[in-house]
Amino acid sequence: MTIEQLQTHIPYLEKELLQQIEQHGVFKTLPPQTYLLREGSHVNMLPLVLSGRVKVLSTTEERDLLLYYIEEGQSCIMSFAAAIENHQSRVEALTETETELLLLPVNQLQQWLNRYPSIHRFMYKLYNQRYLELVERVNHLIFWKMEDRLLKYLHEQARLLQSRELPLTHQQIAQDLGSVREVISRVLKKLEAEGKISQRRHLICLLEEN
Amino acid sequence: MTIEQLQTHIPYLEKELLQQIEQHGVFKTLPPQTYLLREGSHVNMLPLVLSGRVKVLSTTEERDLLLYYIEEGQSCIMSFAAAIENHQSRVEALTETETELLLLPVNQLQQWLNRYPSIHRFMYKLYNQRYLELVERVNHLIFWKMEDRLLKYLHEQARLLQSRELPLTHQQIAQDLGSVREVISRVLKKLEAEGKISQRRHLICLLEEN
DNA sequence: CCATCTATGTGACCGAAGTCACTGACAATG
DNA sequence: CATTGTCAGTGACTTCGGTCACATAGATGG
Repeated sequence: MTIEQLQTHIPYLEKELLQQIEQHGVFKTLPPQTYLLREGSHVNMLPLVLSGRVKVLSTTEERDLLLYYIEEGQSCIMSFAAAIENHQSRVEALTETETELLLLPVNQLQQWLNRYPSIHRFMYKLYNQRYLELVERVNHLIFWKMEDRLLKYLHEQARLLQSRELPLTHQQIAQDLGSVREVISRVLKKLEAEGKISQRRHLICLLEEN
Repeated sequence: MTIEQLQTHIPYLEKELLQQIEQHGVFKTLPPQTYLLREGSHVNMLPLVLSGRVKVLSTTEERDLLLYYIEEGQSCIMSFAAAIENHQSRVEALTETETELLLLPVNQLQQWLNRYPSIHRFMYKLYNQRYLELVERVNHLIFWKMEDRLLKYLHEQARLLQSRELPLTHQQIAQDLGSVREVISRVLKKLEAEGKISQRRHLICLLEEN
């Protein structure tokens, strides 16, 4: 079950590595809103998401900051970095949906890194994706207005949820965008007036493509 | 000459790899303000900075965006990504000072990646550093005022230049921070009034530690 | 059904930063 | 030295987004 899922998402993993993973990996299913990593904790398992979604936040002095979502077939670069550089976690990670995970023991991982090049391919790809996502975000923070950032956010949520009906509160959105509730309410009203969304308590519906 | 410098900065590289690098790497010295990579160009050499400094920009629709400086003993993650994923460059890179470079042929690099684990250690470390830098930047964009972002920028420049005297124009600073000249002028005046800096044409002096 | 809690709506206000228009200072060059 | 171009200073204005205060609506649970 688990290994087949993995192979689908990351087809280039060596057969032997897959066996190793099957042998040493720990399969786990977590309910929504469960922390799998807290700030400051030691990382001894690298998570690999088989199904579901994990949200990763950076906890700064100011406020929490959304970093990325770990989707099916992905892992967590911040956990990986903490693992191989052997420092504590700078981030927290929690499930957003029920999530099936494969947890890879870090000491095993260290050995695999020397034997199976495909892991590097996997991690580089992921690092690069995450980096480019952040670059885009910086770009939008500098050049875009809240209305556009919000719209983009909603469409991204729609992609993640595979639905145009988004069960979000204004407060949550504000946190993810680094803004405040009143502003999000105001801008959502504007989008509603423009016919781009409709909303009711706990739910926002996207009315337009893209 | 070149290899000794390299060993100083990255002591954990395998002896054999160093020999390979010496054999296949191309040593090059570039004057300031020279492009070593343009957007859209194909990457067939991975640059390694031995001395000097290279500025890397993302060229978006809106405006250019400062990504990072490649310093002594560092390489370029965006070039690396383009090389191993075999796509064109999404960024441009140009020297800020006279710069000594070691250019590693990408086809050789591919082989080295399978033989010498130390390269991975090097690249992961760099990727992680760049990622954390961007996270910090997002944080500051969201939570900090221009005055504080500007001060931080000036101190970073002081570190890079090894001097409190920064030969910068307001226009350059504005570009790096994603703002406009007038705003930077205004805020610099304020900092000057507060006794934190002094300035004259083409030069800003930091008057305080940190 | 009433009390409470959470989510949302909204108006008034404020401050930060971007825009525009113009001025003046300085440097370089013929 | 006169012209030109770059750099910096500045006031007036606008806009966006954050803050505050308060209202209302819907859900929830005893």
